[in-house]
Amino acid sequence: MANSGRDEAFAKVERLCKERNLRLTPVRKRVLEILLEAGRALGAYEVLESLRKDGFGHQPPVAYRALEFLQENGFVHRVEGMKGYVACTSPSEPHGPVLLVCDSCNEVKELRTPHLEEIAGGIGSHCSLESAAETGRHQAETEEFLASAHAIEILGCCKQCSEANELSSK
Amino acid sequence: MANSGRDEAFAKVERLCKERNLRLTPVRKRVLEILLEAGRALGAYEVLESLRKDGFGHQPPVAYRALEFLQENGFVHRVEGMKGYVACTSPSEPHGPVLLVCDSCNEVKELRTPHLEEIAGGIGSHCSLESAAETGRHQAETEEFLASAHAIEILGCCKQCSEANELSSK
DNA sequence: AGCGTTATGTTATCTTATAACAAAATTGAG
DNA sequence: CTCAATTTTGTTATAAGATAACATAACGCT
Repeated sequence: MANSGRDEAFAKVERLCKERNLRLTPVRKRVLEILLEAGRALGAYEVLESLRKDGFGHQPPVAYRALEFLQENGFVHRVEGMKGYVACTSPSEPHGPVLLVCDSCNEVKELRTPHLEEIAGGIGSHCSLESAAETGRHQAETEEFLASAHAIEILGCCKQCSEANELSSK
Repeated sequence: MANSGRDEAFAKVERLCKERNLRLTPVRKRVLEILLEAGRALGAYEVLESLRKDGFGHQPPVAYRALEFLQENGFVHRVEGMKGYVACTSPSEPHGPVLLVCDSCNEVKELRTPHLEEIAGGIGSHCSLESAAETGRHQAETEEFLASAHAIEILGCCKQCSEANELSSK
């Protein structure tokens, strides 16, 4: 397939917006397209620059507002470590992402729920953490924390870059 | 205890620096103290303001450089979601943190390794992820990613705030 | 058609972070 | 100890990211 699921993701967002009575306006739609087309994390000002070329407003709030809408609804994730924004590859419910960020090529890959559970165990939407007794002086206490969201970013090296590095250092 | 382990954490950092031949210079030392005293995440410019009062340079790079040093060595963590910096409560090796960030009082609590493993399963310093076969169209692929660091932030509500909210809404 | 609400456009400003270079302090070799 | 190399600090200037506030336009309902 030529576009790695872009069209599917886009169509799904359109469908979800209809279902939920969310207004996927032209700017919002275009911002999502821009991120899906890029296939990587973009800065807000990069998005803005594309918007400008398409004849939309070219002031920061235009981009930030659309990004905020898309984020709130789980269609886009913020990549904190890159100060960027990336389209969600499997939009459904609003959700905290688990992102694999490649140091070397900057590609961002989102892990989906099945992965999440496999890797992160109980970090779900709603976890109440209780620590086992610990040995340290100040550690014998119980953490109780009602989680509502999360941002998990794992930095490292993607397969392609690992292979490229092996070749070049051989 | 009056200071929640501040002094211990500070002493430990001093010891670790000696062991590793790291130069814990006056600015760096003071920045660590400032964060330990605050007991919460501070912005770089808040740190800078404190430095200024202590007679250190009052230009952003002074704070940013000290923070960078402390971060690189695992003594301070960045809280992405708050654009802030928090002292590590159990400094040892450089490590990616697992932070519980309270929406309501902004307190940040760091989970330590035993917790981490309990909660996050295999998210360690070096994990090679292999996905089980998945059902979705584009999912039947193997993720291979050599992780070198991570940033995990869990947003929610801490025990104190939960209790306070219950009381006030009763 | 008209009213209330939601979204967009625009100006201005704020906050966060870094580049670049000079001066001072520290380290290690001789 | 002294000097050169390195590292750290101080400073100026500016880049990059984000938001407040308000006017205008579009939408969606009755």
